Amino acid sequence: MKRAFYERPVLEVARDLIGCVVTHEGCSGVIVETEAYHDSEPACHAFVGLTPRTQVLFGPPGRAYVYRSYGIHACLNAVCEPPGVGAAVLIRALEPVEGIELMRSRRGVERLEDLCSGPGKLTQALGIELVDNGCDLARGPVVIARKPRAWRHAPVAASRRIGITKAAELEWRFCAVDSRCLSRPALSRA
DNA sequence: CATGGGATTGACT
DNA sequence: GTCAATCCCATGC
Repeated sequence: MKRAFYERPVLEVARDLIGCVVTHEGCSGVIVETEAYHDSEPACHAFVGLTPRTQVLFGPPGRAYVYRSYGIHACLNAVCEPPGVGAAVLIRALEPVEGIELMRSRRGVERLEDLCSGPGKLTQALGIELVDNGCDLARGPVVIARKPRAWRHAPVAASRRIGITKAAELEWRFCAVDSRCLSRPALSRA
């Protein structure tokens, strides 16, 4: 997808990414859950300003921001908004499409719904690591492409973001409501 | 240079 | 429901 897609308000991009396809080295899946982060709110890594870690977040849109979570997992984000604004969309869950056997062996589980139903799970299933930080999502190695027709009008619900303590009241999480591959149900109670 | 805190997951009570 | 694993990096001395 072109840079202009990402050079927009991060909430719009987060909603529009539902249904798009992530591919890495032969494994792919449809995005069914996202969260938006923006440097104006304290849950965003870019809230602290420009540092070596947040450099990619403040750079050109359409790049991957990959960070290590809890020392164990890698999490994949798409950088949004114009350069100078620190904003990104966290990819939280996929419905597996290609490379499913490789995903099973990487994950060590069988069920389709367990392969990519969480931000740490999907990076493990697709083999995405910290070396992919900063890569161009239009060129790879991690690529995000347009929605298949079947996903053009999939219903999307907004709810509160998961696993954060700051700015927890914002409903900046977006889910494909009919998907069975979400990290948690589409409607978290509030 | 030492410290502390996670945008998580899986195992266990 | 609780909890530990494990590492990057921001912060403070």
